[in-house]
Amino acid sequence: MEIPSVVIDRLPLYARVLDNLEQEGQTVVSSQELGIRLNVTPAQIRKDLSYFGRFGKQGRGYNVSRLLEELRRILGLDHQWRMALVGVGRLGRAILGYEGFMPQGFKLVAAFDSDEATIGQELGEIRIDDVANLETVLEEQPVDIGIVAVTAEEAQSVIDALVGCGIRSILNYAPIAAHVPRDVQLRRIDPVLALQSMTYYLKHRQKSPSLTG
Amino acid sequence: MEIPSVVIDRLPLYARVLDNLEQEGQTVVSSQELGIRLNVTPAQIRKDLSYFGRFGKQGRGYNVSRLLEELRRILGLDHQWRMALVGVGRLGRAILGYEGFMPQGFKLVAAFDSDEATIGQELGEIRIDDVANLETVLEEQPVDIGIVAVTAEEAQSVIDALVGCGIRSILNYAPIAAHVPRDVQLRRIDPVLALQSMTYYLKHRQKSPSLTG
DNA sequence: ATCTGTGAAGCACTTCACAGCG
DNA sequence: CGCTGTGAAGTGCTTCACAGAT
Repeated sequence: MEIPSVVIDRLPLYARVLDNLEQEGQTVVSSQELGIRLNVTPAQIRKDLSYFGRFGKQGRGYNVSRLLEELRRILGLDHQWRMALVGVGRLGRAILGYEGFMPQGFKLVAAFDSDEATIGQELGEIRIDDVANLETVLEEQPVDIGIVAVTAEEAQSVIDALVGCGIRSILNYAPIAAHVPRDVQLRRIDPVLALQSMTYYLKHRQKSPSLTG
Repeated sequence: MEIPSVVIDRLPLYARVLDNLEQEGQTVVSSQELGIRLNVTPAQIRKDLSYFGRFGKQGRGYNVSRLLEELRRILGLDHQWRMALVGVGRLGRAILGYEGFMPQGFKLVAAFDSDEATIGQELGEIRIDDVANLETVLEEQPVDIGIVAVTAEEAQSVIDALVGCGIRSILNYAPIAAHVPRDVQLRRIDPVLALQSMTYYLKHRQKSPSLTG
């Protein structure tokens, strides 16, 4: 069965709240309570989870630790994933520097830049390589996920290079609509688009769609 | 007529490509060509634009400058919008430091932090205020948009304070599902969720299983 | 000949509502 | 009872397909 991608996108959200609940010492939770915490309807949570199995107990709810573990397994968060950063300028350093960014299970194993002065610098335990050597370096040291933090102009060719290396998941911070093959996951982080669509509602005073932040 | 929020979300994307086209000197564009550049179907582009008027010429396409101007007007990008940043730690500085972030028409006019050492520092032409004074400062100097770059723990109370000041658009970088009234726009920038959902596809569509973990 | 604008059809996601179990 | 799991109904977005304009 093909699971809707919107469902997959919500699973990390559920996992995060379950993590919070576990740390608060709560052992059982209902879809209603999860829904309140996440601004999601209880029916949607139950439906989403039902794609993967029957994790709840009727009359009681879900065991927090059990459900969290299941979600981590489903999402592959019980693996270690290797990432490469391309573009170690201001933006790239900011992404890494923000300590909350690198979650459990994700590890940076390579970094690339095109700037002479940047190449050769150390980034934690990693040496910054010339982006021209991207293919050869990633052949030796394969990665699962590429993070693109170069300029809009360079982004598409960097993404092409990553795809050429067999990478099938890319997180793109460059403000372009990049092209990738169907089997490659591409997510865009683009705060400017968010700002520019919010102004519509500021101008038009329209009722907002129900959103969760 | 109530315009679907997914449509509003795509308009800045269209505007960006039209901006590129204008700079390339192209004067006319078809929905087909826009669609190719954006990975969107031509029908969707035409449908989206039809919510707002009839901007094209049959047999020719759209005038690039004209359509760009219309979209800017619709989105309110012909206004000047004032923003406040709450949280001037690593993340907050990174957001501002990345020069591509602050687009035309958006201006930072206030910044807040809770850290003694940070309060009083200059940020461009702005003095960083104590977040405890948020209400009073924003009463004197009202803003349209709030940018939240504080920790997960502080985020909800900061968002409540912003909402209390009458702010109706918030860009939230903290990894929480915040609660706001229906008439407040809240957008979340959460790269970790993006990473954690991509791993699902890595795990489930991978040809050879990952050896790590 | 080409490309827009748009009702209608199609598709996908969400919500309902209730059987069933603890 | 309370709460899950789930077919069915409902809703909303996307795509089709073609009349109409240049």
